[in-house]
Amino acid sequence: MTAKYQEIKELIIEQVDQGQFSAHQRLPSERLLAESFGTTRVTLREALSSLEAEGRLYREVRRGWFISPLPVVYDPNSRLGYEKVIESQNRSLSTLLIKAKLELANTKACRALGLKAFTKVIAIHRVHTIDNRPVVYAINYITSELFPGLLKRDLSHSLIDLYKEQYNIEGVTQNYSIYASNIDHDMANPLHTKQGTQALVIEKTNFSEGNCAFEFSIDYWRHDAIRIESYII
Amino acid sequence: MTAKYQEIKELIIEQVDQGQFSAHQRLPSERLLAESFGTTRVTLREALSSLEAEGRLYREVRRGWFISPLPVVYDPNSRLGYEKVIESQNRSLSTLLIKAKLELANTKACRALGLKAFTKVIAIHRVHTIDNRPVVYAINYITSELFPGLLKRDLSHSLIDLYKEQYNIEGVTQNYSIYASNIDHDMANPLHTKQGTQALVIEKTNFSEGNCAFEFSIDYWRHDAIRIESYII
DNA sequence: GAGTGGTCTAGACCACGGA
DNA sequence: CCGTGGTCTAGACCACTCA
Repeated sequence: MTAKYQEIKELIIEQVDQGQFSAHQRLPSERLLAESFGTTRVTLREALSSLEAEGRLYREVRRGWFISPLPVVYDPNSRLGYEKVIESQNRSLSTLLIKAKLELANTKACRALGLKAFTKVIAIHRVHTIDNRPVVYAINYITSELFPGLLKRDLSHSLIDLYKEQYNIEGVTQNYSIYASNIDHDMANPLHTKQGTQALVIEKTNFSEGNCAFEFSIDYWRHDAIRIESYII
Repeated sequence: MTAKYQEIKELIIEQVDQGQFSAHQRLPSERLLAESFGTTRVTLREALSSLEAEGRLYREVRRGWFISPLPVVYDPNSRLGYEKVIESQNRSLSTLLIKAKLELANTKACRALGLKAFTKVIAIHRVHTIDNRPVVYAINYITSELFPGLLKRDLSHSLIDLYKEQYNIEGVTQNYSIYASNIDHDMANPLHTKQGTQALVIEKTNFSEGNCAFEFSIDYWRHDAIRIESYII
């Protein structure tokens, strides 16, 4: 723990814990911080990156470093969509549609949905923003036959509600997979981050009654924004 | 994607995918790589760190950079211990006992186990090594009254088996929590890594029949070594 | 003891954000 | 337009690993 960047980390943590900074607040510029810690930007950034990896700080690309708020708690075993989960934790949510179109299912989607190669599926790309910070890049692959006209509907709200209310289809079981990965080029901009930022990925397959897979989703979360918790009964 | 370190990443990925390197194999030294890519160590390390964050490479502290093997797949909803899960995936496992003693339960353990403050619990720290690579630092907190003499037993094998065979106690339900964090000072050495390395943390509470919490565990996984998958029926 | 990775310095230029 | 973060250079010293 004698490394300089470790000492800087502790100093920053101390200041945050003392309440000098509050969630979502921007830190002083790198040059200022480096000077005040008596070091160079390279070493300062080593400390900041490490705090980012710990989920204590996050960065908005080219905008600066910010204090991470508490993560949203999510239970993959629950049948609730993010909308209800996030609202129940008194956080604000807005959803931005990136793109939605019919396309050839990729390997993963084919396998999850039990489709033959070259089958077309509805692909919806969206970004969810919590408390004014974009934190999830969500991709939904949906079997097209069951959902005629889906692409013409308002896709900026809960898809689960849409399936249920407009198509009378409700997920009754699901599989999921969780792993650590990172943000790729296409997702970086809408998440205000840069390629390579740590992400927690949640993949889910939704089955309707009759054990028919109708939706496969991949959600890329900024890793400090979510915590998985499940209470099995 | 014009950044130099991004190009280097792609070159390395290419070589790995072409089979130039196999799992657990060590890359050439940083100085050699930097020279062969026509750059400095700083930029080269930027590329390597990014590949580490993606789970494609891992490092052994002061020993070098290695190719990540496929992750172990783990289902937190299953009642199996790591031992059986890992063996079923044809990976070798060995367990090293770091320390085991009776100690005051910390806040987390108290809450999970429903204990009053200042209650003593059995705390067991172990490191699990998969295919000769240490990848999990596991801490188990166990209520002491139910397990007399536990500290004198062989703690280098499955605790679940021990509970069942020696104390006739079997977990029937559990809660769990999963989040991204990183490796702290004390865990760094036994994991052959350095403080700050990304980790995926799995916390679990085990309940016996009668809904009595008897074990709380926190497992710090090197993030590239595990993938959570669950199939709910 | 040679070579390694871990850390650090003191600069530099660029593209983008925000006023 | 100025200041920012993103990237990069060309060195350096140290503690450790391994032959």
